Amino acid sequence: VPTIYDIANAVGTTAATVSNALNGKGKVSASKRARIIETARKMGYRPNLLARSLTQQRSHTIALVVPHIANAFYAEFAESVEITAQSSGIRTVFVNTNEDDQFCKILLDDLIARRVDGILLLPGGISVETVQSAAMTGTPIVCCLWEEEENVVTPSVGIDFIAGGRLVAQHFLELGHRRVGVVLDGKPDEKPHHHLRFQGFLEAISASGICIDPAHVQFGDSSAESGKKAANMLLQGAELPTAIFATNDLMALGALASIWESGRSVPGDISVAGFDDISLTAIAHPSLTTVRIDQAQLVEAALSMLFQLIDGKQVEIAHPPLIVPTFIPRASTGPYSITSL
Amino acid sequence: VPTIYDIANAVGTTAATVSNALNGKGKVSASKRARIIETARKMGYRPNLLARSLTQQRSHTIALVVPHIANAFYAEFAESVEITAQSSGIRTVFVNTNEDDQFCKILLDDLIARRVDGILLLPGGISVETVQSAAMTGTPIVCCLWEEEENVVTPSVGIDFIAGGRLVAQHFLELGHRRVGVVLDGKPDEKPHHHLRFQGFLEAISASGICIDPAHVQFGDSSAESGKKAANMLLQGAELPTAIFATNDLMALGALASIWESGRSVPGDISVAGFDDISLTAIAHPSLTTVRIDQAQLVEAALSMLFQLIDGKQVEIAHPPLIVPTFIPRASTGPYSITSL
DNA sequence: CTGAAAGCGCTAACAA
DNA sequence: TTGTTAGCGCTTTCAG
Repeated sequence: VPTIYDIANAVGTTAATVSNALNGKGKVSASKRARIIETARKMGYRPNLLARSLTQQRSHTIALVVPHIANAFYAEFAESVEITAQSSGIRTVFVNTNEDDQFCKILLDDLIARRVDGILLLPGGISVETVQSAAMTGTPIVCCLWEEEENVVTPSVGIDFIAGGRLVAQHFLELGHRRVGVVLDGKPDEKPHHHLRFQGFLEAISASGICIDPAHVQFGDSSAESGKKAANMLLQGAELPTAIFATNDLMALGALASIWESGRSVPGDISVAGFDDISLTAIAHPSLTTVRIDQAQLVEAALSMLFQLIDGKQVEIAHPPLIVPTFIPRASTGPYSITSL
Repeated sequence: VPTIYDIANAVGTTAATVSNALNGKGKVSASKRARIIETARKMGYRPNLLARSLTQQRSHTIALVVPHIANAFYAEFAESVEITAQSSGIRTVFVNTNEDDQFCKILLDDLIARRVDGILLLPGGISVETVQSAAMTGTPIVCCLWEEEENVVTPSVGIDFIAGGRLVAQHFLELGHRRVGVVLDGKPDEKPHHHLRFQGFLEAISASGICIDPAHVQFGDSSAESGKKAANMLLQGAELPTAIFATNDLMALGALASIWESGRSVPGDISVAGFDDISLTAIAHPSLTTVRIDQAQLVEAALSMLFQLIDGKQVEIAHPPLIVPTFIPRASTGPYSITSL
């Protein structure tokens, strides 16, 4: 692989001039520049970004860390980040933690060692210590969509999950449902991952004097499959819920499948609502009522925050901006009907 | 950010020794090593991988290039690559081309400029020239799952798509279907992206003397949404197909939704089969008959080929290994019944 | 306008 | 065992 020195030799000049010519910096006579560019092309020259980044102390690359790229929500988020960053001339690399805190630590260390300019960190099995130790290196980190308030160790941006949960509850209540079930990302006896969505939902439901049967809260891991399993559990009992809130769309899709397979209908027998508004809702039958997270707006906010940090500006940590989600009523929810089992 | 020089100063030694101590190379007295490691920790030392990669001429990183990370198939593939590579001590970064050849070219140049050790390239809107110009730099590139035979410019590994398509056709024929439809990734009047799957299917169907009504071939772009639209078209005509082959699972899921919405049932009225066996088939109702691509095996083969190239070994280009897909009959296909519309 | 020189942080011989 | 030296490929002053 030829270097600028090789080009310099070929043209009969020096590396500095080649560098200037190739980057359009400094003053290089038009004729010399032309010759340099031409021979660079002819020799198949490829700049070495490692070297450039080393001197410039800037890699023009950010990393997006997600727990599970196979989850449609994160994948869509990733595409959105890629596109937005690209338009600012920044490259994006995606890495996947598999929800493994150990691995995430290694990954973050690695990204920092590679001197990415900044990191966008989505939650999922990452401990606060891991984030903290990464943040201490001075590499700009923005946490996005964290649902645990301990996230305040770095600048962050999120959405108002509580409001989102509340919107679903209000919708259910307006439709006359009184026996509601939840498919929740989390584990029994632990703080659920989606605890804010749940909290908002629960508060609004409770406020109207309704209790949720503990058996009507089943747990999943945000995957469609887990949602289906959880919904299966929900359909076991004697008194079935007449409306189910799944804390993300993927689980809601699983719940739909489960309900259809049990021979019941949606929303005739049971209403279902999700959260996120991923594009896969396109294949839901019936179309899925959900809470929409405005990805574009979110990504925009997160990246502009990250870029600010990269530019050395301070960003307020204490009160992260919260984007307000919007409720999207569709066909999977309907009024409580007496025929519901 | 401290460097090994800072550590060397603090400990009262030299950079080389610090490097040796930190990397467990060379001979460093136990006591000195301990002191070095300790102060490195205390000073919050982070190695600079840019510098290391620059000297070593090796970044220990490979890149996976996919057209559309939001497509579940690619996302699952990506996770699989990440895990497999990780177990060999190799970092993986994902990048997304958005099926844009121009952008892909930029991306490949960038990865090469960053001196990734190798590139795994999945097809999708990438021109042969782009691949070729990237391959000429000498950066090891393995193409995986290309369905266009012009791909022979680099070593590659794929699956036997033709056999896969044939399996679906045979299944349909055994079930007695004679009016079959296809939801195909591609555009009218162009060679379809999934043309091998289609070819295998078509050959087997034709061999039994059956013709496919041109109106019974509709096009999509591999997304669930497009599958739904295409299926909608298929349901317009007077004579409906009694079985539909969607050339990937996502489109098959879309087709399912479309059929249910039209008030018909699967497989009672219409059978549906997909291709890939992505995990989202878990939410299909009924469970989706499909052709399984053994991701683990495929990724294994692709990576071992890539690693070989990285180690400087030659790899045969002419006859890429073809992994044989397996047919997975499930509940979305059933015998032709007279009641079918 | 052009070139010489220094340096980014680290590693890899080779001497001491 | 330790230190010296010389790069890796590129950018960036700063003289000429």
